[in-house]
Amino acid sequence: MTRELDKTFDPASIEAKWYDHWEKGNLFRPERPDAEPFTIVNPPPNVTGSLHIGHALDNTLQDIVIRYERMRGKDALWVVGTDHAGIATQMVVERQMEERQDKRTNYSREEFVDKVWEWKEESGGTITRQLRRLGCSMDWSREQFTMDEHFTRAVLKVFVDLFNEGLIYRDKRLVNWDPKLRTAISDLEVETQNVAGGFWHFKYPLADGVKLDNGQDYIEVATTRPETMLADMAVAVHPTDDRYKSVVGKEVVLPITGRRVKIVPDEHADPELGSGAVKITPGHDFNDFEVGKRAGIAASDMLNMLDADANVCQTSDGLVPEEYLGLHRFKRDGTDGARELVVQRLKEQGLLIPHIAKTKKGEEVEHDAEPRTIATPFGDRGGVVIEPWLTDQWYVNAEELAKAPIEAVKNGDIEIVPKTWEKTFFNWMENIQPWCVSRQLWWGHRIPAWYDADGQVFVAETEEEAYALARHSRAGGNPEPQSSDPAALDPRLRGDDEIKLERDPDVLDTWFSSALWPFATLGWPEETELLKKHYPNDLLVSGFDILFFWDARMMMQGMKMTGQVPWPRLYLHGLVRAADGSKMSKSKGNVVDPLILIDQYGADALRFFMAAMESQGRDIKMDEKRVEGYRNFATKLWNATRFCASNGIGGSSTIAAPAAKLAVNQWIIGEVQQTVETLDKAMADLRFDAAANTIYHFTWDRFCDWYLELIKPVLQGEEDSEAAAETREVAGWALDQILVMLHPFMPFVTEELWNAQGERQYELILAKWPEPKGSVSKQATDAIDWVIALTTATRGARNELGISPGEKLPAYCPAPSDLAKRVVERSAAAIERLARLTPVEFAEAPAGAAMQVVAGEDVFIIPLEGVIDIAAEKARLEKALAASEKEAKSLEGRLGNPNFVERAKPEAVEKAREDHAHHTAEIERLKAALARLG
RNA sequence: GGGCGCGUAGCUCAGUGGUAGAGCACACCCUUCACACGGGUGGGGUCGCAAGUUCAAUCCUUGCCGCGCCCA
Repeated sequence: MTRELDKTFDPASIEAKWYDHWEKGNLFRPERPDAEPFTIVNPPPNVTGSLHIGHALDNTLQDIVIRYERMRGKDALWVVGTDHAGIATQMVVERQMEERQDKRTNYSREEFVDKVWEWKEESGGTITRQLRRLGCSMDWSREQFTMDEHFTRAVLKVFVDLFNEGLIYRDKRLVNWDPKLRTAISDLEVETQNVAGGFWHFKYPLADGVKLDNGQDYIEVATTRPETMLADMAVAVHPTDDRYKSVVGKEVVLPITGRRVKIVPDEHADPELGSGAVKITPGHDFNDFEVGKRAGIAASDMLNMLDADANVCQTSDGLVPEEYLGLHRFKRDGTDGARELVVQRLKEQGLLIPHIAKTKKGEEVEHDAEPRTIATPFGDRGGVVIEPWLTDQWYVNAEELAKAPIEAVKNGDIEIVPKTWEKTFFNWMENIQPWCVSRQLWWGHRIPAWYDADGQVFVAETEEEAYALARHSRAGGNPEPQSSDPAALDPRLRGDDEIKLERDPDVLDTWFSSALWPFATLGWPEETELLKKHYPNDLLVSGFDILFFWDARMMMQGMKMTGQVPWPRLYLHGLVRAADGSKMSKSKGNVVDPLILIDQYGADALRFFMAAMESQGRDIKMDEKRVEGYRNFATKLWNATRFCASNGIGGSSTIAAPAAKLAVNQWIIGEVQQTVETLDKAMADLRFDAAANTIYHFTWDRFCDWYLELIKPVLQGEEDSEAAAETREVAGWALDQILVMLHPFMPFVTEELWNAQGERQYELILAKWPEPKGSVSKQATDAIDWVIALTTATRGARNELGISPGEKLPAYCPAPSDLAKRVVERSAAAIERLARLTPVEFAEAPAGAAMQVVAGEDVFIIPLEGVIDIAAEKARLEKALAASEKEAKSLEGRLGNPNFVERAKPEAVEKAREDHAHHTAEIERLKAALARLG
């Protein structure tokens, strides 16, 4: 039986109820062992995080797809879980400690990690609870965490395997060092920002009395980072630069340190820039590192003048004066650093070349530095300037791993939607740099590498295996023992001895582990049934901002470890922006909280907004009015259902359309068919906006505005009539189709209404996707289209003439078409109710003032003697006449152009002819109406 | 500097080689027995600018202007 519904839909009162019901009933992943699998893995949010508007978009889109596929009968699996988010989580916990005047280093590593786990257990569920409020139908029974035991095992295996293949290696080179977080980060985690800075010009005295050709006894160099001169190891000039040719190979004596360094030729020096000579600090600049290597300086010999906090430390040659030691690299918190002291000392020694600027008045003013905008690297987490720093780190040979994904995208094994991103993808993948994967953190997957006293490294999944490798190495003298399988090692070499191994203290980049998400969550490296069935996944949905961080790395790791693409399709969506188009950020205070929107408008409305706004390749601007509009839409549907319920229209019992004789019922069946078709097409193309708009317009404009109005006379006629019974059945079925088609977008309200409409065999979440197979005659659809045309025309005419919309008027149709005759005979009640015309006579109208409306080719005269404003009706007809004449003339012009008739597509010509005929007839009708008015 | 995208009604956005649509906003009418979070009707756009291709361009090509993002 149907259930009584309130007049206004209150989302809050039903959302929690249905979510619980679905989850407890295991309806997110019903047993469907024989069904075709469909799999999506959710981008694992940070375990520390809370739901923001971007998550709302990303997860809404995935939920729409997964609910759609589930309703289409597939074994739909949506993998969910959270990411340990190394840096972010450690930062959160450390910040909490700071608030209690505590710090990480007051604890042992184990103690600290335990505390992070405690915190994770305590508040790690925030975001997953919030995803439930959005209505996301993930498989919570298999919720994952990137530091789960089985996941960790997968991470270690990948590391060891890649190491054994030589695709992971340890190297001493410059890394992007975050001095605030005291860890290396990858190049992707560096954000370049333009910062106002300076360009200082120094004199570096030439050694041994050497002079330039112009007699100068110094070389001028310029720098944006004066402090690094404490670790300068060369001065470079362009090999073809005539000014310096004579001094190449000679030396300069560096001020302050007194270090003697060579003048080297290198194309890195740009003769056009400044003096053409550049100071070279290989230990603190990426370009200089390369110049240094070319000049024959080994990485191990490069001078380092900064510690992990970016404070000055003594260089290996011991030449940095005492007064610099311990200073920060530059001014911080109002305290001068090494940069300021270097400039001051050089100035005192007359070695600073001042910058001369002119004021507006033309006066010359001296400055220490030339003002400049400098592209400066910042750490995306810590927010401080990144220091290129020389350390030993672990690297992944990304270039090698990128090959297969590049090929996969090129040959179509992976489709990127929208396609425009492919170019960006290739550009990055084809220029990919070694990926630094070690992080100097405590929270994360500890690198499975052990060192013996000599620093030799043994990489294995367990400490025991590492020891075995070490013993084998010692016994066999094999310099690369780790390339052999530990299990195959000589068992005699196992056992106690004097080897002592130390494990690498570092952890892996979080993205290294999340790259395994599509398969490690399914049990890999075990050959589980789940893995066999659900890998490769079917689709990945992510924001374009993590295309490189995550998506590309899933491709690399997935293809390397499993030999298969992780998914054949990658859908990239944009950002959700603030209403003014700016990026949402906490610091700007323009963040919109999705949970507040859900409180205000309901999760269904927010979800529908996300879908309707998601056109490919564009960011979404927040528009709260629109969310409100979709809340109204939900209420509209609610009330339509209320109407149905109160008219004895309940849930349907068939997937196929019921048999229908009445034109209006056939018509709505036809409309459902078209809607399903359009919707399926949109979903296949991942056009979420088109899909949402299709179901929106069908529901509101077709079903509510026309169908329900058209059937009212039938329902209010004889209750037991065959026509009424058929109509109730078809209406119930059509409403069910709406609920099904809308469910992926608005799961809560549709589920509520589905159940309110009667006892059901299954919940809507598991309902079958529509497959209407009814037969619809053209006669029926023509008839309804004709009624709609007549109604619309009559309403418009009334409105313009100021005639009360409700007033019923008689109408005359002197020369009715067959269609008109049929419809007027059969649907007089509908015409009376909607067009408010009654009676309709097939006869000449009596003489006198009248208004004229047209439906199709049929002309209706509506006498209005005494009521009508003749001038107004004349004006209305004349306006229409002018419009038709203009159209007809333009079409005539086209049809009169032989080029058009001969060269245009035949359909276009035919269409033009039809339109022309239509307008010509319309002109005749309007002229006749005007004549009648006199 | 390289790459990508955007510029369509007041606002937010779809769209197509044949002469433009939605939601909101606006105006007018309607307290009609599902719904005022409603119903009806309507006004409003030289589709950034210029040239080209075409019988035909908002849609294709080129250039320019403006805005945004990514990379160096």
